[in-house]
Order: sequence, then structure tokens, then C-alpha cells
Amino acid sequence: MTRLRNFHGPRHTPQAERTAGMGPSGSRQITRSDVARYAGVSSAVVSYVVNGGPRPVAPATAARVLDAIRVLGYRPNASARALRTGSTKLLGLVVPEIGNPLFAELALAIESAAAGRGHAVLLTNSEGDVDTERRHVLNLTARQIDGLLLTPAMSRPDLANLPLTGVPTVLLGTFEGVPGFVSVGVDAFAGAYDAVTHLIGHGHRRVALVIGGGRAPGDELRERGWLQATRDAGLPDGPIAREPWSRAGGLDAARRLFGGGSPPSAVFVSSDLQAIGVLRGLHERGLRVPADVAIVSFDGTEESEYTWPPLTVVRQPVRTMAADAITRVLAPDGEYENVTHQPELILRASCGCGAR
Amino acid sequence: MTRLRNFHGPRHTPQAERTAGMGPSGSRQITRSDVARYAGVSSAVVSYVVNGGPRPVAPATAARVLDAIRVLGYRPNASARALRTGSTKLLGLVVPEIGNPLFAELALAIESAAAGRGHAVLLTNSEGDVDTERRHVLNLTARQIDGLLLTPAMSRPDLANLPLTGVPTVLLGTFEGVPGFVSVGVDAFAGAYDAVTHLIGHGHRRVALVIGGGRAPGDELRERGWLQATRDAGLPDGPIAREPWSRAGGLDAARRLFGGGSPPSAVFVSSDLQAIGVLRGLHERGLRVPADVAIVSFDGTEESEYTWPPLTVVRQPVRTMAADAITRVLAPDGEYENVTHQPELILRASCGCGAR
DNA sequence: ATGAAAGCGCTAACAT
DNA sequence: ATGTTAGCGCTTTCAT
Repeated sequence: MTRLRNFHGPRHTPQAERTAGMGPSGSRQITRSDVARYAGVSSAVVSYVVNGGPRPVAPATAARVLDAIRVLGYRPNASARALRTGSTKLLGLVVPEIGNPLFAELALAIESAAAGRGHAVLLTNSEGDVDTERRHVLNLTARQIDGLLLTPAMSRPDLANLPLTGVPTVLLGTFEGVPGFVSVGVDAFAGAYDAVTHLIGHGHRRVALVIGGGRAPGDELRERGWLQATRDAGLPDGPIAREPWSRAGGLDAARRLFGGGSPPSAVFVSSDLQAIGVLRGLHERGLRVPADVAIVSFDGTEESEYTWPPLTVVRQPVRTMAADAITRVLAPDGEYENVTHQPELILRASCGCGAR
Repeated sequence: MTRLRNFHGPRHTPQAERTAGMGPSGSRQITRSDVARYAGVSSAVVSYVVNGGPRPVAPATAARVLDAIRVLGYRPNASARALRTGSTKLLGLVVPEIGNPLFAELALAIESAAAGRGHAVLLTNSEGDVDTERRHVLNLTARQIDGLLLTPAMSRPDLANLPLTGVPTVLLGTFEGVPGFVSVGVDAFAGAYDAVTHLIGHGHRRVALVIGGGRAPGDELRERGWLQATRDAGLPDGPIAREPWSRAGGLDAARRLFGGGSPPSAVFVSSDLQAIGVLRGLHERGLRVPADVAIVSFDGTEESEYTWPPLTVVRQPVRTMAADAITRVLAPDGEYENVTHQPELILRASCGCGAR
């Protein structure tokens, strides 16, 4: 099933030359001055037409130029434009892991918000590793991005020491602001508090916490929210399972929590990803949700709606956060503020609510 | 919870100027010739040091240059380099939806394979829409990408008419090659055939198919594999549910398949995403998997391992495909071949195998 | 309304 | 081993 073939069609047509700027070798790309020559105008006029400004062009001339562009198959060179204008129309985004549906949703939302403002997004994964994160930031800034969106959720990078050399930066997903940075986050404390309070409202007296490693800014907030809600209800602290922010981590957490002596009757899980694993662990043991164990998780990705039973979640307003982040990172200097969104408790079946 | 603040730390330090090339306004970025001046050498030497060639530099001189670079906080301007060399070290990737774990895994694998070769990846979502896909391709090529990776899985774009102007392109995920294009795919026919044959081996006589809209190259192969396996076993054709490639689509498929008269005892689902929905639909109706209904799905993303019961899957070798795609898109002209990988049947509980 | 030309930062040929 | 310089394609000021 392996056959030899040419590269692809367009390569062999007249305008099939390699577009990229052409080192000394290879044939030239069609440039703005080719178009100018063909249309019998100056290259400045071509620019005015292509960019719709900054100077007006006579309709007849514009038509000739447009024609030349079409005939010649001219495509503006973004590198040259970027060099000249100082703007690449490129934004950098660093997420801990694109495999986590939450960040996939975030990346999608950011990409589309950016596209709406004429910017493309360079997406990178830190894989929860500080060094990788740092390398990515360096690489991105070297590429002259117009702005950086950073989700330091899995690691607390030494943000102050990042050589950002003036690249507008917005932190995402952290609730407490980091000094010197603009951030767009969700109130994880409130989210956790509400979730746990809801569980307690269902009559649970022992609510466990499943949470990740805890190096990121928002992590301790979920823990504090859980703890506060428990104590405000006059209950003793529940058990904690600290496991990686992954499905596997959730599974291990469930095995630990329900493998021993006095298991909890409810669990607040700090991420959907872990909740999937917890659910799997509960099924393994033959425990019913919510009859034997109630669950609420943090994130509210689409996946949480399709588990069995569907998960009651504290939903992060991903699209809103993305839009806010783009607004901020693209805003002209000086008018920046942090924003903190309130997550929304979405009741489904896993907490014990009758929903479906 | 909203407070005003400055932008971020680095902005206020000496090297905190905006890096991007500087339009007429704003202060200059540190350039290679600033470094040259500071180090008392010519700008060519700085280039040689920065790029490790193409000419040798005396160790002492190199040290001085490196020093100047550090002191001045010099960062090469990628736009200028791209303009000059004709290579952006940027690859474009178009996937149908990053929210689908399969494509998230693929994107991750491609990104890391590309990073290993010094390239960054510009990721875009077509959202299964031909026009969006086309827009993205245009946008990417305008950005002078060095290569394009295209996963036309949810739509059959009019590939031949894409104005690729010589950008090396590799198609991903399609099994049958598209004339004039290099492609890296999996043998979906064989995968479907094996899955269905396995189900039949468990004694099932009526195996349904759940599949998506069917506009992409690989789609009909899954259907043909399913059909062929059924017929080779001497069984009558099973029912088909065509629904969107989503969890919701899978749920609808299950409702249709199991809502009426003679339900199947097994289902081959063309994607993990849909399988999640099917599972949810089965649970809703109180049907047990695999006791009442057996399932095998196509993809084998991580998510499939954490459902209940864990899904038996036909796994796409995502990492291998990504590596192959990068190799091809970055290879010098002329030596391209298609590759087709064989998917692997991974037995878990949903098909009726005792696994666990 | 349009033209001429400078120059963004970099690389590499061609000097020395 | 190092210096000088042309020029990548584009935008935009300054002319006309």
C-alpha cells in the first residue's frame, strides 16, 4: 500500500514555486513590485490596495491592481510585513496539556477569539513542566509574538524571571493575581466552596477531596474552599487524596479513598479528568453513584456531561475567559485589570440531584 | 476582586521595551548590530556566533559576543531571519476539532515531533467545515509556513484547488491516498474489519454500525470494513446509525438503535467520541455492557480506557503517524511516499473479553 | 492620486 | 578570522 508519487499538484503549475522568501536558490516568489509592474503602478499603490489604506486609490487603478494580483497569483509575504510593521499578528499560548479537555476547550476558545481579531495562535504544551514551559516562552518570544497567554496551571513558574522583554502577557486560570501580571481567572475558592456545600446539603457528613500535586496558583484555593465549606458546616475535615491531574490519578485516588477503612460518602474532585478516573474506580468496586458515593467535580468540560452518571460540576466559563484574555492581551498599554469569573454549579445526577 | 495594576514586571526594566520590530513609534529593539558595536566586532561575526556558522569564529571573539548578547539582552528577530532565509520554521496544522481527544493527541504528537526538528506548529480548527478549512489553509500559507499538515477528516475539501503555492503538504488520517498528495494514514478498512470480526467471534449475529456524516475520505472505509466482515461471516447486514462525530451524536445513535424493534447485540462505533455517547445511551436504558450489548470503537484515545466498562478499541498509532508526517513534510523534494499504518485491536471489557 | 525611496533586522557572498 | 554590504518584501514618509 506504499506507492511513490509526486509531491502534489500545485507544485507543477506556473505559480507553484515555493512561496517562502527564497534563499539564493530556487525561483523568486511573486512580490508586490511584480504586481506593480504588471498593473503599471507603483508598489506603494499595491500596498494601499492590499491593505485598504492608508491612502485612497482610484477605483480604476484598484481594479487593475486586483486583476494583476489575481493573474499573477500574488500572496503577500507575512515575514516581510512583520519585519516592517513590528507585528506578527501571532499570539503565543502555553497550556499544561492539550490532552486535558479543559485546555483543549480553552485553546479552541482562544483560537477563535484571536481569529476574530485577526491573530493566529501558536499553541504549545508545557506538559506541566517548569523547564518546558520556560523553553516554550523563550521560543515564542523569539518568534516576535504580539502577545502571550500563559496557563501556569500545572507548575508555578518563576514568572518574574521570565525574559518577556515587553511582550504583553496575560495569565490564565489563576485566581489570585500574580504581582506584576494581568490575569484572567475563576474564583476556585468559591467554586469549591459551593460544590462542597451542595454535597453537604444532600446530607453528606464526610466529603473527601481529590486534588493534584498542588504547585499551581489555583490549587490551594480549591483545597481551601473545600476545607472552609466543611468547617462552616461544623463537620470534621474529610480525607484528601493527592494524585496527578489525570484520569489515572483519579483512578488511584478512588482506590486509595475507597480501599481502606472509613470511606467518604461524597467526593469533591478538583478536575473533570480526575473525576473520570474516580468514576471508573468506583465502578470497579461496585459502588453506585450517587447512591453510595456522590461526586461533584471542577471544570465542567463537555466530557463531564457524558459520563455515567452525568457529573454535577462547577463549570469554568471557558469562552468568556478566552475572550477576556484576548481583549487584555491585545489592548493598548496601560488599561489592564485582573478579572475573576465566578464558576457556575451545574446540577446533574452524580451529586444526588434528581436530574434525569 | 478586580484590581488595577501595571502590566507586568519586565516591562519596567531596562530591556523591557517591546520586542516586536518597532513601527515608527516606540523604542528600538536591540539588534545584531548593537551587539556588534558593543562587542567591537562586525555584525557578520555576531551572526556566525548566533547561528553557529557558516564561518568559524575565534573562541575569544565568540566569548565577547556572547557576553554582549547577555548584557544587552539581545534576542534575534525571527521575522527578519525568516524574510532573509525564506524559512519560518513554522508548520501549519489543520484538524477538524481539537475538542476530539483523537485530534488533541495527534496535535500533541505532531507538536512534539516538530519541536524535535526545530519547528513550531500553528494549530487551527476547521470545525469540520470546508470553508473554514480553506480559510485556515490560506491564512497559514500567507504566513509563510514551511509545511502544511492537513487532516481533512470531517470534510472532503477540494484539495486539488487549494492554492498551496508550493507549500509541502501532507494529508493525515486518510487511508486512500488523494492523487497528487502525500498522505499518512491508517488502514481503516482493516481496523473495522478486525473489530467486527472480533465481535462476531463473541457470538454476535447482529452487529450495528455507528458512523459520522461520511464526507471524509476514511469514513466509507470503516463502513466497508464493517460490511465486509459481516458478510464474510455469512450474516445479514446490521443496522446503521449515521450521526455527527460527537458524543451527542453517539448518544442519539444509541437512542435510535435501541429505541425501536430489533436491537443489535453488538455495535461497532467509528470513533471513541461517539462511543462515549453510545455508552451513555445504553446506561440510560439500563442495558449492560457487554452482557446485553458489546461495543468496539475506533480510535483508542486515552479516554477509551477510562469509560465503564473500558472500551475495546481499534487503536490508531497516533505518535507514529505524527512522526511520519513530520518526516515527510520536512523532507527535501522528491522522495515522498504514502504510508498506511495498521491499527491495533486492543481488547478490554466492552467487547465481552474477560480483561480485568 | 500616485511615485520614489528609505529602512525594518538579518544572512551570506565577497571582500580583506 | 573578520569586515562590508546587498538585498529579502514590505510599509510609509515625502515628494509630485
